[in-house]
Amino acid sequence: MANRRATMHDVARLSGVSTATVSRVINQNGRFSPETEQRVRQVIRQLDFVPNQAAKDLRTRRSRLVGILVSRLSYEYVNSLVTKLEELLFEQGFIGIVCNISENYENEQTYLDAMFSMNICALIVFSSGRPIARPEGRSIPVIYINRMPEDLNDKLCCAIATDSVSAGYKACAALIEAGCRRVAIVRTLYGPDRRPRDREIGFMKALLESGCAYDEGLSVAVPVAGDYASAFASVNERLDQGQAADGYFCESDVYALSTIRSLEVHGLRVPEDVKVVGCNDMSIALYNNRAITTIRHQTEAICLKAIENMKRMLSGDELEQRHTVFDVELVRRQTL
Amino acid sequence: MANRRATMHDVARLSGVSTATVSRVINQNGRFSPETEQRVRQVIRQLDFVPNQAAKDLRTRRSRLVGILVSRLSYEYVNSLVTKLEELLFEQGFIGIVCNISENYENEQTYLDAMFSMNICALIVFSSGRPIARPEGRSIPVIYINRMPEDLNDKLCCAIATDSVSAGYKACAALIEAGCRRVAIVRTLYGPDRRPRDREIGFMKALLESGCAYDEGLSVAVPVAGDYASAFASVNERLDQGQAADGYFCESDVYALSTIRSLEVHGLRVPEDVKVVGCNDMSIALYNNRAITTIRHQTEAICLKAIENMKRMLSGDELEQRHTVFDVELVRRQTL
DNA sequence: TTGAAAGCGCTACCAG
DNA sequence: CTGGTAGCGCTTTCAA
Repeated sequence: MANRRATMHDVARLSGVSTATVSRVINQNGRFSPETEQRVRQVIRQLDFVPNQAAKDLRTRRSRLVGILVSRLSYEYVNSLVTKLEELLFEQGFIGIVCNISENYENEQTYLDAMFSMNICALIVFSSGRPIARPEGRSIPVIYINRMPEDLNDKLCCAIATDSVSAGYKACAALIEAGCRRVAIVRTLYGPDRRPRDREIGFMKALLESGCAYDEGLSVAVPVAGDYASAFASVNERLDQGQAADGYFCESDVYALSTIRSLEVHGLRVPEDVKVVGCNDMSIALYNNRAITTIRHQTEAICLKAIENMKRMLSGDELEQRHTVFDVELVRRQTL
Repeated sequence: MANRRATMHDVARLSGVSTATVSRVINQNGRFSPETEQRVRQVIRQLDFVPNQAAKDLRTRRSRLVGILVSRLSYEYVNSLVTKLEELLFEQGFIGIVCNISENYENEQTYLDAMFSMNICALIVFSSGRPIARPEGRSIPVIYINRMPEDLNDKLCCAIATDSVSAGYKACAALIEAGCRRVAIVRTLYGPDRRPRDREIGFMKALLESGCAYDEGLSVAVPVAGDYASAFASVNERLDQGQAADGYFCESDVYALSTIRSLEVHGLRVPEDVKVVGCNDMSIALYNNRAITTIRHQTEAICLKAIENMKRMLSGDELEQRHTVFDVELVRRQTL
C-alpha cells in the first residue's frame, strides 16, 4: 500500500551525501557543513522522512521502554501519579508501559517477565503495598516509589517516597491549631501485622507535641480499605455510641466524605462543630458542599525525580542519594 | 556491566543448530524435530535468553506501538477505558502509548507528530469532543472511539461508539417505569452550536413514547462541565424557585451527586420523594449513603472491538463493519 | 568535513 | 527437517 516509507538511504541519495552524514545531521553530532545540513534537512522535509526507531534501537543497543509496575491503578492517587509519569516519560522520548497487578501479588512475577520480554530499559515499581523480592536477572535500573527495595545498596536501584509521617503530622497539627482538642483518626483497620502505619505515627506525634491526649475510643478503624460504605458504617457506629471527636484526620478523602456524612446524620455541622481533614487530594474532595481540606502529594516532583534518577543510572552515573523523600502540603479548603 | 545478554547465535551454538532453527522454534514456525525443539528450549532457559525485539521489529518491519490519543484523561470514564485498552493491548503483545491532550486541541497535531516519530503501527483516537482532521501522511489504521472520522469510507479507519441515545432513553424510561411523571434532565449547558446531545435526545424519546410531557422549566443546565459545585448551584437555583421534578436523569454521576445533595437540602428524600439516575458508572456513584443508580458502558467490549478491528486492518483484512455501536446498561442501585 | 563499510540480532528465502 | 545467507535501517569507527 502506497510507496514504502523513506529511509536514510533515500535522503542520502537525494541530497547527494552519504548516510553517515545524514545520520550526523539528524543526531546533531557535528562534523558537517552548514550547507550540507541545509540540503539534508530540506530533503528530509520533502520526503517526510521519519527515522526507523527499531533500527536505531538495534544499532545503539538501547530501548526506550520503561516498565511501570503498579499495585492498583484504580486508586486515584496512584492513577494520577502513573499518568503524570507516562506523560513526562513521553516528553523525554521514553515510552512508559504500565502493568497493573490489581493487588494480585502472586502474578507479579508473571507481569515482570512479560515486561522483561518486551526489553524494558528500566523499571519503576509503584506500590503502597507489601515489599517484594527484587526481580533477579537483568541488571536494569529499578526505581521504587513508596516502597522499599530489598537492598538499597544495589547501585542500580533507588527509592523515592512521599512523607506519610508528615501527612499525618500536618493534618493533625492543623486540626489542633484550628482549635480541636479531641482529635481522632479514621484509618484502615490494621493488617495482620497489626502495626500502625506512617500516617498514624505522624498523627500521634503531633498530638504528643501539642500536649493533647489521644483518646483511642474516638478513632475509627475501617474494615474494608478505601470503601465509602464501610467507613460510613464504622464512623456511624462510633457516633451512635455517643463518642464524638471535635476533629478528624481521615486517611483518605473517601473516608473524609463518609465521616462528614455521618456527622451530618448525627446533627453535627462541619466545620462549625467538627473539623475534618482528608488525605490524597482526590477529586471527590470537591464533591461536597464544603470542599474538603486535604493533604496533597508532590506528584510531579516525585515523577521528575524518578525519571532523573532513571536517566542517571542508565548512563552509569552515581546517584546523589539512594533514598529521596518528598514532603506533603496541606490544602486548606472548607472543612477546617 | 555483567556479561552481555545472550543472542540467538549463542543459543544456536550451544544447542548445535543454526540460528534459523532457533528462530523457527521460538516462533513456532514448524520445520523442526521434537528433539531439536527440546534441546533449543533447554539452552534458551539455561542462558535466560530473551529475543531482542528491536531486531525482530526491524527485520519484520513491524512495530508493536499503538498510539492512544485522548481528549482528557481525568474523566473517570475515559480513564478506565484507556486503562482497559492498555491492559488488553499488553496482553496481546502490543504496547499502548497514551497521549493526553487535556483538551488543548491546538496541540493535537504536535502530539500526533510525536507519536508518529515513535513509529506507532496504529492509532486509537478517543474523544467525546469535537471532530478533528484525519492525520495525513502515513497510512496506518486509525480507530475512532466515540468520535466520527472525517471519512468513514477510508479502508484504514473505523468508528466504535457507545450508544448515548440509548443511555438517555434507558435512564428516562426507568424513571417513568418507577412511577415518575415529571422527569427532568440535568445536563451540561449547550456549547456554541446550541445542539442537544445524544443523551438528551434519548431522554426526550422516552418521554415522548410514554406520553409524558416535557416541562423544560424542570430541567437544569450546568455551566461548568463536570463540576460538582456548578451543578449543585444550578439545581439549587431551580429548586429554590419551587420547581421540582419527581425524577432526574443526570448526565454524569457527579451531577447526580450534586442533585441528590441539593434535594436533601430542600427536604426532599431520595428515592422516596424523588428518584435519580446518574450516568457513566463512576466510583463516586458509591460515595453516597444511597448508592446511585447509573448507566454503565460496555467498556471491555468496546476495547476488545477496537483491538480486533486494529488487528484486522493491520493484516489487511476487510472489516465486518466500519461503524460499531455498543448499547449501555442500567445499573439499579438505591436512588431509583 | 565527508564517505565506506562493518555490523546490531533477527527472520525468511532458498537450497539441500 | 535443517542450514546458509541476505538483508531490515541505522550508527560509528576509520580513513580520506
